[in-house]
Amino acid sequence: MNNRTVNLLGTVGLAVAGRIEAAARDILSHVGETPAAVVVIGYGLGPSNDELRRILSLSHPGCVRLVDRLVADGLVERRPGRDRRAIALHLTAAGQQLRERLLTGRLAAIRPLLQPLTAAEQDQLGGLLHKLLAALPTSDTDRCHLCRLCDDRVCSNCPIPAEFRNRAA
Amino acid sequence: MNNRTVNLLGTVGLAVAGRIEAAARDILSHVGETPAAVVVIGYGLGPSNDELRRILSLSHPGCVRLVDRLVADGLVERRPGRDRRAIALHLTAAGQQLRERLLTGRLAAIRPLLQPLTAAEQDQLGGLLHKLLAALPTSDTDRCHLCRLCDDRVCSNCPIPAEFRNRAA
DNA sequence: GAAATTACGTGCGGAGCGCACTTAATGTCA
DNA sequence: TGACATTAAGTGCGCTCCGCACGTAATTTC
Repeated sequence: MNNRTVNLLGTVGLAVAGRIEAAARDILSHVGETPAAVVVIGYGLGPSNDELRRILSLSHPGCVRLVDRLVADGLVERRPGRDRRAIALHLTAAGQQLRERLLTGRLAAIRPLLQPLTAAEQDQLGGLLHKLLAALPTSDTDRCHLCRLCDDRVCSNCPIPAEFRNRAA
Repeated sequence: MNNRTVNLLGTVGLAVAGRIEAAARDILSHVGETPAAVVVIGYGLGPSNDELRRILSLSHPGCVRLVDRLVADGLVERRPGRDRRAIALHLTAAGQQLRERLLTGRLAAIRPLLQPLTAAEQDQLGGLLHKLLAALPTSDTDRCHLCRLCDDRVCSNCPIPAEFRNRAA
């Protein structure tokens, strides 16, 4: 394997992640897994705290505090869950609006990176990335983790079919 | 532009950055810009605190504390700089060993992602990433920031020629 | 019906970082 | 030459995000 290609992928990955984080900070003024939580809760399946923390790969207390912040911001509400222990997390109207802005902001932050490529090259890159991703995760939770910031509406033929999100359809 | 490709790039970027961070955490038990600081200082040019903070895109106090941590760990030493205000940062022997492990660990963390692609496809991807990166940053500091974790020994024909690192040669 | 499990939440502390500020050295200019 | 601005390092303080240890309530198991 060519280490140079490995290194280039690392550099691009760092650039992409940096732009995603900067975009989220501008919109939400929270970082870490907070924007991902908004996106995941926004699928509308009413995840419990525990389901959410597994997708975000956080500790349980960390996830509770994250939800506390979102509730304090008026973006999320805790509703009764499937039994009297569990809760069901749902976005408020403000949360759904913010989710829209997060998703479009993320795409807008990444898009300029592709600008130097021709349309054909972009398609080529898309094909390679698709193949790369399709071979990746194993469990449903892993897949959800990987796609925790994805805009699934623009991702036709998603290489990472996740049951959690499929249930939303 | 195809939003699907944009989204795929975002997903891969997140996966790559996550693996890089996990690898650094395993090796250094520090996160944030700390591993990048080790790599940058390791070019051996004796950067000042201020030069380092610009490359890492940190506040000045944040950078001072970061260096404090590295000094406390015995990885970095503060030497007299170009005048009696400035300092010159250098790695200790332990710091250089750790830098080696960081660089190889980063490549090892990213490499498996390319495994599903054939050799030809990997070359193709490398070419596209090269073109993408070549069009990117403007200032020398921006370039250094982008390449702050790069292993420049494996990056022949680097698309981001940075004066700072070139001075090391 | 007692014990294990599941699920949410809290007390506490640590890592990493920024803002406002201080101190020391150097440059600038009347 | 001397006053003032600039550059550079460091400190006090507080913030955000997160994990560990723990407590509590509901549910399952046997």
